[in-house]
Amino acid sequence: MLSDRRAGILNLVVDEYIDTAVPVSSRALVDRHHLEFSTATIRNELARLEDEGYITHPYTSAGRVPSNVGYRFYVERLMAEEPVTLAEQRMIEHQFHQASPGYDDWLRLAASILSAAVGNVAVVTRPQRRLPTLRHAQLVHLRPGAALLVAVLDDGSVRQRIVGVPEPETQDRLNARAERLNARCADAGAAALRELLPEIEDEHDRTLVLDIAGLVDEHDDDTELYIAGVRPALEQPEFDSTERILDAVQHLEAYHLRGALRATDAPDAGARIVIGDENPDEWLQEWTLVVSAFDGPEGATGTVAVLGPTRMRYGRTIPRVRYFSSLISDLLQEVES
Amino acid sequence: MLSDRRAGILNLVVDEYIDTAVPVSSRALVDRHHLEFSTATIRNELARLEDEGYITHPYTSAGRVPSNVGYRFYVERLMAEEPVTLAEQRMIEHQFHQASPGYDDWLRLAASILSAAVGNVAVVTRPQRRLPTLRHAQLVHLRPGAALLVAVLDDGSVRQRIVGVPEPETQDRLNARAERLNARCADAGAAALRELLPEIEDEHDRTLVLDIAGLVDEHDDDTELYIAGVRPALEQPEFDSTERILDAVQHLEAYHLRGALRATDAPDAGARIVIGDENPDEWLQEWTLVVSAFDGPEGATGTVAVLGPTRMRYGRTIPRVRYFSSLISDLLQEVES
DNA sequence: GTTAGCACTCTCCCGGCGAGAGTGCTAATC
DNA sequence: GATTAGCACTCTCGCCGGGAGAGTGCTAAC
Repeated sequence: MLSDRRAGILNLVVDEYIDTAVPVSSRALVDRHHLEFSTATIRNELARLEDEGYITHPYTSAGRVPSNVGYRFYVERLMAEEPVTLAEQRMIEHQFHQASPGYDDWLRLAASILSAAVGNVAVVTRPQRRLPTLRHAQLVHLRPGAALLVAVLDDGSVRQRIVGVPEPETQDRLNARAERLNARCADAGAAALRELLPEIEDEHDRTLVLDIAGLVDEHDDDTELYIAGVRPALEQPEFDSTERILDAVQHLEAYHLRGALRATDAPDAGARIVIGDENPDEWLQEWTLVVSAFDGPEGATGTVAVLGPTRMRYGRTIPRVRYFSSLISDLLQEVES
Repeated sequence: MLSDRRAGILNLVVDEYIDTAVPVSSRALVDRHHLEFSTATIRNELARLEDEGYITHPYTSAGRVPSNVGYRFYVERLMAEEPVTLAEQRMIEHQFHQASPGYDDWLRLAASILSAAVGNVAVVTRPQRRLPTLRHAQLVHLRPGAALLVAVLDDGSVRQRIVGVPEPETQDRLNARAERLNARCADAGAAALRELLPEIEDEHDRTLVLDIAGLVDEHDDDTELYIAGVRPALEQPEFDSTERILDAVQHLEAYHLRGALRATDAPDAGARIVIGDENPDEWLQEWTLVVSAFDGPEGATGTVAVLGPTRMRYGRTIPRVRYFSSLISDLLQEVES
């Protein structure tokens, strides 16, 4: 069990280490926080904290570094949150209202402002429904024999694919065909669309429905991602060797991040924090992920996340991720009404 | 004037340096290529090549390194091209035909295969017309008062935007409105659309036309980019310090690459090579860009490019960029017909 | 329970030094 | 006149040693 005093010391250790990135010594604690105990006493307590698994030693006689367990405890019990001040909120909102108002631009902007606010990588996903349904399909004539199939899904996303059509279709006939399909397929998910197939006599309609189902599905593992702040994250002292940087660069690509976010289900209010080896992904073992979900139109949900080394300013990052999550929800609400 | 012998030596120096990344010495040249002259003679020639500006010295007694002028001469006169063998072609085409056939997937795949073939960053842009025109607009009901405006352009790209519509519009009425707009606006570019404005009486139609014009325009500076191979490029010995890597990472983002590609007009057949300080962009001073254009549908054009340190395997890279450029043209042709 | 004191450990930085790789020049050779 | 051998000179790079400094852990005293 962690005595109050030891908890307090742990708090100081974590704060200090987050701040300086240097293993923290008993001396530093006593001096910088005017503790009423001697370094020897602190050393004893540090030794016990180490026994209990909250901190470690990089080598025999260096200062202490928080372990993942230590960070976890810190985040749950100790950390002082640094709330988003009103001034900061105003500044952020100002930036949004100055930019061109547009769904995608806003999300991109959100990633960039958030990353600047926390000094780490920020990721925002375009909101989407878990199982989207078709809202509207359209065929656009490209050239004899080929048309562009455009599917608008109920979460507001749009996907397209080039499809073959019977030779002499004109735009008018394509429109008619699309209307026929819409009457049948509107509001259907990918599964429902596939079940529809046997009922359709017209062979071309059948292939088209299959194509539409494909678009509705495909959407799922191709979420758009807005990433910002790779550089500031990689400038932190944990990335001192070129290999570390290269590994990080390689993994901070859309593909990997999508996987990491998918593996975490973000809570709607508040934020989920995944520290180091709590993370399933191999490459994230030394990273912390702070995720929160936000609401898009039509019950679709997106996620905001911050990604950084386990030594991260939790007290600053977490409130800001929460704030952005609700800010984006609000903004998207505005667009709709 | 460059004597034949000196040109030959320059060729060897560049080959050797590209291969080893180590400043090349007179000894290395004589030994590795069984030259019939002594190192002293070679040293004399190297000194003259240096006087003429083709090579330099990192410091007093190190081997020689090609200058930008040297690379330029090498590319234009000396370099032995390493053609894409039939076996290689077959392998590449195989990879394409195995993948799911789709415009975007193919471009993504092309970037990734090309980058693997040349060991540097590969960039492929989605083809677009310089001045695209509207092919078809569609309004999709989202909720009372809001609809999604979807514009299909003549280069096959699709853009959307959420727009306000008069309160009680149903999908049927939206369709009618869209038809009305299509009748008027089809095949018009952004400028033509704006000229149309005064003729339109209905106020909502007018805002919509303005929105459409916005979509047609916006498209221009937001080209989709497929980037691959950042890691292999950054593994090369020129990126030994962390700052160099960070600088490179920062610049190898879509935004900067778009700028770099825009600044270069790629020739339709063949490839343009921009070496080091021939490049207008500050950050590209130590990079070489090999670009080629390819044809998309409807007279749209895209670009394939390879980006790497000036010490790049030109003889290998250039033919491959050319090959991919024509390969992609062919593939996109196939999709259409 | 707290603390002073001390031995011990480990890192980090600096300077020096020698080996090695190359060049540039000069004088001899073909 | 071109080529070459020879040699002095320069600069880098890796290695080693050693000392300063920062911390700890332990013991014994308060």
